[in-house]
Amino acid sequence: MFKNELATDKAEQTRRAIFEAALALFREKGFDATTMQEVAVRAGVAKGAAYYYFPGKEAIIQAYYEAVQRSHEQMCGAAFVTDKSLKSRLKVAMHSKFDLVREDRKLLGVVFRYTGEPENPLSCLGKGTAEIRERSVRVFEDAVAVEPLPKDLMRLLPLALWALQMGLLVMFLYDGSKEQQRTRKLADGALDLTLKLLVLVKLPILRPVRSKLLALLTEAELL
Amino acid sequence: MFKNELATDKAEQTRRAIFEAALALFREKGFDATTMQEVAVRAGVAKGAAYYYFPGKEAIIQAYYEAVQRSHEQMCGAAFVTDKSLKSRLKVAMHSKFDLVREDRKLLGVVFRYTGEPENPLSCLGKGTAEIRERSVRVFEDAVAVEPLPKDLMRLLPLALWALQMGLLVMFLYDGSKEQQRTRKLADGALDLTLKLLVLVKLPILRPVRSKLLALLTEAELL
DNA sequence: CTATAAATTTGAACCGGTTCAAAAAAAGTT
DNA sequence: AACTTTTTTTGAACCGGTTCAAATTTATAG
Repeated sequence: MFKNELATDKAEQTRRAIFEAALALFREKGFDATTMQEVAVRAGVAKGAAYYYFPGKEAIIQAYYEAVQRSHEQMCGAAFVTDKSLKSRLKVAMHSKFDLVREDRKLLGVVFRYTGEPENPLSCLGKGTAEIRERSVRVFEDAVAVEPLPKDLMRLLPLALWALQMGLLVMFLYDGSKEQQRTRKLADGALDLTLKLLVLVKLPILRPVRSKLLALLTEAELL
Repeated sequence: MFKNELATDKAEQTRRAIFEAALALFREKGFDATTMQEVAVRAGVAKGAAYYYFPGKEAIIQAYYEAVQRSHEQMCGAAFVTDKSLKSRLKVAMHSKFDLVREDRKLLGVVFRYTGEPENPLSCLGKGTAEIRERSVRVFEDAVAVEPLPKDLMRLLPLALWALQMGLLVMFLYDGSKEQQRTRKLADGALDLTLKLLVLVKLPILRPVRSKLLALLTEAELL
């Protein structure tokens, strides 16, 4: 993804200039309405230069999302040091991501553009994004780590929470309510419900359902 | 979406030629690798002609998906006449859609391309696709109609099943197992589990969870 | 059968993402 | 410093989706 290796100061500066120019323009006019020409001009480089640093226009969005993820990890990491309540940690994990992308709903949708195309390196579910996806899941692993749980649930829960977050992020993009209150409330409600289920799931009546579910997901290689 | 109105025989024939040429090429070489030029040539028309019938390249995929949906409705409609078992009806609804798109996994992914972009008329969650989405949900409404259920569940269940189908369709695209057995089994398992939950959900212990969930989704305007 | 209007078809031109060979700049070598 | 190699930058050219004004065909009216 990155041209991380062997980047001199100057090169890194150019990369930054292109990245920031692109981001600013994407925010102003939207992704599709922004041309690479404009990006280059604002960054003060030639049109082709951007392609030395990014494999394509969408790759800039990918880089943006990686930056968001990095911030998310830092925010959650910091919060988790002091906050030891499971519920509160989960809410921090969800809402801090919303906070980070709040102003960028126009951009963020592009992250999902190749969801249905497994071969595309930018597919948010594909091989090309495996690393960042693992990091996203890890945030929830860390969040849940305060709670003693059976091993199978320890594995299922973070993944389920990550999936919930992905779904809520899509809803966030569509949410026309003021400051996306609708999605925020749904997130809170979904987390409360999850915690309730976490208690219920220990009940004997639900024993077969639980083990069935786990077997199912394991067989489907989703776990 | 369609140029349904005022299509003469000949025009309809041209439209068909373009549609079929495009589909064949998409299947052979994939969506992105197929150029509109090639489509036009195979259809025996000028490049620009396609744009008289379809607003753009992706719109052809949209038309394809509408055809799939039409077939799906017919297949399910026919099956539901005789089949009155809820479980069996749900499996028909799921698997028949898989059957319909089995050979078209390369194309189908494009349907999801604008999932994250609410304004895009091709977004599979947006305004522009509301009608076809309603029809997709209606299939599950019909499937479930044999089961006497409280009104709130009658509303929730078909939507949940539609969402499940969307999720499974994405998985279907990624599924490298032979004939997508993995996804097929997960679908069966998920449906079995759903039916189990449908029984459990009447239990008093789950009363608060159930009403909480319904309230939540209603408030989020998802129901 | 004209004449007129509407629908269909064409192909050239536009636009913007992407490629690439060559130039320029920077780093490394002797 | 002079030369070589590598990194960075450039800009022209390519490619393919899309637009559109003009041409052609078809339908409708008189």
